[in-house]
Amino acid sequence: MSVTIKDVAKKAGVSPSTVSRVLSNHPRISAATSRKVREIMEELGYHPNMMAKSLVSKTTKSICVILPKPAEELFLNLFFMELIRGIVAQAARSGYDVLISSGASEAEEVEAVARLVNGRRVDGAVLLYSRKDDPVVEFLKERNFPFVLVGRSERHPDILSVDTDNVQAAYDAARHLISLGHERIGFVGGPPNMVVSIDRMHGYRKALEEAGLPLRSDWIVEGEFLQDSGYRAMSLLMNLPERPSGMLVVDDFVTFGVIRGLNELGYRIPQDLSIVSFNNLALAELSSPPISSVDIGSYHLGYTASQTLIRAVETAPEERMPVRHIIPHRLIVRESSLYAPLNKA
Amino acid sequence: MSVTIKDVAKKAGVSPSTVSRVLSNHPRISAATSRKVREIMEELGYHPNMMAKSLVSKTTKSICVILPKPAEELFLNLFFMELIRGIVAQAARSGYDVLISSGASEAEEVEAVARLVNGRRVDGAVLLYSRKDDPVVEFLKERNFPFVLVGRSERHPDILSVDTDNVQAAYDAARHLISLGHERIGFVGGPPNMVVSIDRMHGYRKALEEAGLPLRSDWIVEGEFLQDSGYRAMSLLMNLPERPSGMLVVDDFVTFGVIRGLNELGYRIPQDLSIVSFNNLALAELSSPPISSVDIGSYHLGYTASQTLIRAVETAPEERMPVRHIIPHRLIVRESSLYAPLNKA
DNA sequence: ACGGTTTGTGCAAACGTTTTAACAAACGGG
DNA sequence: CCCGTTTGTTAAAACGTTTGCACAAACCGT
Repeated sequence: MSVTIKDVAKKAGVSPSTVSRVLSNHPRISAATSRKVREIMEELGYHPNMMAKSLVSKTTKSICVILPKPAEELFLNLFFMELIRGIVAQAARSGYDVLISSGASEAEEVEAVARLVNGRRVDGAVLLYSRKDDPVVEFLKERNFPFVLVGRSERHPDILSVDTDNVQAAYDAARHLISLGHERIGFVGGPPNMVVSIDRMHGYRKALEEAGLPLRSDWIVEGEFLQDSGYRAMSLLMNLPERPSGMLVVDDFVTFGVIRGLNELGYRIPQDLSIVSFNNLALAELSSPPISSVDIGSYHLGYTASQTLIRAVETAPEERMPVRHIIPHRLIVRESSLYAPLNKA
Repeated sequence: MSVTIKDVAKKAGVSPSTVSRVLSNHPRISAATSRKVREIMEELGYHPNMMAKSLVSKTTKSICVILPKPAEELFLNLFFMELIRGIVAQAARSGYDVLISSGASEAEEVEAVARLVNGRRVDGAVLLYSRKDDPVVEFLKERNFPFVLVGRSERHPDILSVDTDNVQAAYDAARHLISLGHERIGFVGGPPNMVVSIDRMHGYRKALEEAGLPLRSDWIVEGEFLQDSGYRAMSLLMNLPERPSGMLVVDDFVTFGVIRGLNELGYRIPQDLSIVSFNNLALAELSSPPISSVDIGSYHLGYTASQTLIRAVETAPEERMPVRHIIPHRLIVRESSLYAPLNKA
């Protein structure tokens, strides 16, 4: 059917082993044979069969990225796409292919990963964000299969991971509002079982406590990484007798909901409410008004994750060291955040 | 190292062949042996090695999706993510894995595909959109490797493809503006070498000609699938002595640029300019004002592409028939399009 | 009771590589 | 000129499956 190493060997008058060695640049191959064999390979249009290769080398030169269960909802897409672009770009550069895996339910998710891992279809995995006790983390860790987590695991600190310092990011965002004179600052958070939500909440609290500002529980709303979440949060918040003058919102998509809600209620941004958001998706810049947002370098995050993973895959298991990479973030100030109005309280 | 079919066979006191047959539900295996073998598999934690399987079956149970060269630019992400979600979901359902491939340059792109195809790493490919004479299409077609194109190939109509009827979609969008009374309608298009741009342009022309409206070349701007493209288009258009009252814009992202441009110039939407856009990304709804946009069912597009491809992969080459699936679109009217102002010209 | 069919299982080859061990030839130093 | 290296090549086993062929046992109709 298709041309194999044997065909090449026969035509070149050498053994298959020799051809294989030519392919892998074995030092003890004479220049003459090498040239000859390469010529024949070209002529016959030979291409190595990866499956055969994998079988003997026990290595697939591919990694998988595992999307969290409801990829349809969380972080809505744009964010993941950036991340994946980074992963794919880096992997390609190291000669790795990238497989995408996701499941409809949490059970399916583990099952899908199990298929890939047990079937030795991939050499490593990139796990995108995780819940508090993520079953996929448990699964991979137990099998000690190489993987890197984009995000942070509360239960397992001794893990390869690439993350944003979300506590600091939220702290910085809050400081920004504080430095603009805001004293009544609220927070629209994400799902309370996701580590990223938890961390951002901490940063928010820390900044407010440190500045001696009131932490009012009715100004803190938890929700999803969905537009609607922001919309609903506004209905609640803006009907309170005492309203915040500034707001941290856990994600740009959610912020869109916030803005929509405010518009409907007749409030203006940033005059009535200053907003700082996270992730700095393309949306943030395109919004009207453009949203101040903490850029967490999604592409970079993905790129580093891929790099870290592949490095791990290629070192002997006993020499692998758990590393935690922190990708720097930076606040991009746009029009959604402005000085606090003078009349306090 | 890890448990193989032989280990299971030995422990169960049968031959490897028998175990293999149990695995594939061969009809001539006694219920007793089957039960026994399965028990042992469970006990030993056996999982088939996909590489070995692939080697003999010459089938990998995976497909790849090929992103167009500058995925960073074209259609900006959201659109592709939806498509990919559809592809992955359907593939998973059929037991296939999905590999993502993309290259930095056009050459790299072909090379990346060649690696996957020649290395027999995937059984088929989904190609996302294509340029007028796409080298990847040529490559795959020549090798007659199973693939489906999301989009349309001008040069090769006899190909598996899944597409929107973009001519009709643009026609519908234009008709919408016309029915609102607009008589001066412009068009912000995409790259002129992409089939999708070409088709939408045709639909636009067709509707205007049919209605006897003027087709003014200074109201037609070609560009990229980028926000900036829309922004620049506005600078040009709105400074003309005669301005359109309605506008078709090839993509929601581009529309964001249009809106930004208009805002800066002090024009209002839809009062000064009605806009209808394409793709109906999450952005369209979130924009202010919300954008009227033609929904082309990206997820559905991906889902169908995957399904079509896998069906093709699983039928004998001689029985494969070129099919062209058209996914229905529909115009979602929002606030960006309104009745034309009464004072004409 | 006998031949023919059906049912259940095993043997061994095949898939396309890599790699270890062995070996022949060429080389080089005394 | 002989012996120990170095250099270039090969034969064969291994990786973990599937599958065609062969074969024994059980079954069935006459």
